[in-house]
Amino acid sequence: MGQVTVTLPDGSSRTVPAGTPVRGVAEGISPRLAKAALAALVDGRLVDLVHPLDRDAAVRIVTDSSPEALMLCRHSTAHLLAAAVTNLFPGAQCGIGPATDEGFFYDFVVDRPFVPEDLETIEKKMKQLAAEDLPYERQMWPREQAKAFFARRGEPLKVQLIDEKTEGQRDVSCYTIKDPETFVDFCTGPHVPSTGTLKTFKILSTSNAYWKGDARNQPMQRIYGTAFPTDKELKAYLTQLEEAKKRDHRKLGRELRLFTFHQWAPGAAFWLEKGTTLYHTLANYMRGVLSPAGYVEVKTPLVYNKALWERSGHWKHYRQNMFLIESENETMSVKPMNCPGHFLTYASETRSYRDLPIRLHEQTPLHRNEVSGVLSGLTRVRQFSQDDAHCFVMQDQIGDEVERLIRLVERVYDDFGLPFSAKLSTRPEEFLGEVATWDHAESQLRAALDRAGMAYTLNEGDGAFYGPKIDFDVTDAIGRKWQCATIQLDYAQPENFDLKYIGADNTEHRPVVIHRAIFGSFERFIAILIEHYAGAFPLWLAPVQAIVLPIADRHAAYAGEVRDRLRAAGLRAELDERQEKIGYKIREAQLQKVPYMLVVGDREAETGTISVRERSGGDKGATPIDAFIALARDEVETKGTPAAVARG
RNA sequence: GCUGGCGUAGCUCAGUCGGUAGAGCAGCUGAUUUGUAAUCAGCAGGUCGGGGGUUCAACUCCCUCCGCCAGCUCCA
Repeated sequence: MGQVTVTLPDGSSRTVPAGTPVRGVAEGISPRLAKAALAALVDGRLVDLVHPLDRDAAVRIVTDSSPEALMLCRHSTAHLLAAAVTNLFPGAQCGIGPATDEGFFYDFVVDRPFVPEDLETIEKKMKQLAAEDLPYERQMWPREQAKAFFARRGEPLKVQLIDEKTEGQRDVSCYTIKDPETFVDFCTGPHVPSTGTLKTFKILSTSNAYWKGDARNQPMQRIYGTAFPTDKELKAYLTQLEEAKKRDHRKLGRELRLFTFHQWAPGAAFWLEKGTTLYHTLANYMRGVLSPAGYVEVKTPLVYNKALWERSGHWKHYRQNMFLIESENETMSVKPMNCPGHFLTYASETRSYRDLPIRLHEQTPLHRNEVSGVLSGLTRVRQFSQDDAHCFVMQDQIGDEVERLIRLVERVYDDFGLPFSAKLSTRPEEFLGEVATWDHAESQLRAALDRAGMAYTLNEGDGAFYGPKIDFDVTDAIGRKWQCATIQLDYAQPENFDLKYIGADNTEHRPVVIHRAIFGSFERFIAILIEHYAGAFPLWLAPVQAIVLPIADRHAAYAGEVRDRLRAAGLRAELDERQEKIGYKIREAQLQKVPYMLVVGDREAETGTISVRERSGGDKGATPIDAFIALARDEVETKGTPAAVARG
């Protein structure tokens, strides 16, 4: 046996006998590292600690603090879950059990669905197996022998997986926990060395799934859980789940009286007074952003003859999501999108190259007949409005227009204190048009991103079939990502609708359409904002910006005067003149998350002041009314500091 | 659409073995005139999601439809 040289991350190297397991390298460095070691990266490939080093390689030991630890421990915990389930439910068949972004799951075929008590029992069993510190061991089994073993075990799904995934291989990789009797799974690994390192996991929920995610296949029961390398991370995650629950826009929407739903209008919100105020504030904000950017607002019909949808292709590709209306032997549809209406608008007169870009903005409602099972609060609805616009440009204007758009997106998200990231999606396998056109368009998008100084990730092949696109994800106050803005190039629809402009050469040319939205939909964006701010909207968005709270009846006249002056100054002010103690009124205003509570009593009435109480800062003392108005207007104007407000 | 869970007053929730429903908050009325997160008392409020069935009797058991929640799936 010869020697092999391993190179460590610090650049140093050492020599070990060929065939030494990577654990040996860790032991050679320090006993502490050997103890903390979970797996290793050998030439960039994640392997078990028992992996033998048979040639020179770069080696990095993976521990708790390595980025690879997360997926490693989740996957190993999924095995632990399966071990517990097969142990507790004899006859349970195992499906697949991958690690996910949030944790892990494992699918099982069982006689009856799991109930919450089952999950407790299962988690207890997992803790027990972890406490026993049983070794994970990789075994290479001859393929036929492995299939026979799983068949005997009553695991036909595993047999099927081996068949599909290891065709032509002699041996297949299986992992045992302790021994094949305790638990064995067909799996390429790697895994942590033993169950003892898996202490920080939590079983979360159960749900239905299908074998291979196909509803025609066998129904299975899925168990979700999560796991982290350290307890601190697990606790932080569970706290975040709690926090998300507290911020749930459905709960806050009711408590803050923003909107409601009724079973007779599934998937469509009833916007209450306060919600409507918020909605209009956003709509007008967007108008204020788009108008100076060269957009014009239009209103196009909500209902169109089927012929339009046949022309646009929606009839063929989107019909099952459209609400249909029969009228005088004609089939009509409520619009699910604005695009076709904008194309007809564009084509309503002859356009000159001098007019381009033409930017049509519209906020009218859209309806999409989403299947009932996917509806959810304001984030997945059947009726909504987009901050939609279509930019009609010449080929060589694409880069400029997209750059302007990127800057617009940036400006809008900054106003809400929402960090964001961009991704560029390029030509998919099936696409319309010429490769050269696509390449040209993609390079213009890249150049625009670069000119705007916008970092982005690349989603190769993820573009729409009619053109490449840039999508933007915002990250809310508790770290969740939401896709909102989109910029999509479209070469197909201008053809379908025979859109033209007259060029400088006095001949007809085809414009390019850019579909774009920044909020996405108002409904969804409001849901995101509610959760982002936890209902405590910054002043410029708050449905009620200030509430005047008189101490006693005798202050009612002065309090009314204060409210009227605030309203005259353009502030959304209310008056609480109920016969209640001041503490009661304050409590209510706090719960309604009103930014400013203005207490007025004898002292204030005499001096023409108000006592300002901030939602998050408490009593600020007596202030002249005009001074407060100036302050509040300034805060509205500058949009406050959303980050600070979100903490309040 | 599929699987599972859920649906009781405006809201949050009790309601045992089948004997036609309760609380707190909100609301209304009255008293109280209040100084920075809940004053007191009284009153009213329900086809127990809709429909059908079993039963002497159904919030309770069965069927069915609707809605909501979680997940799957879908997402031009």
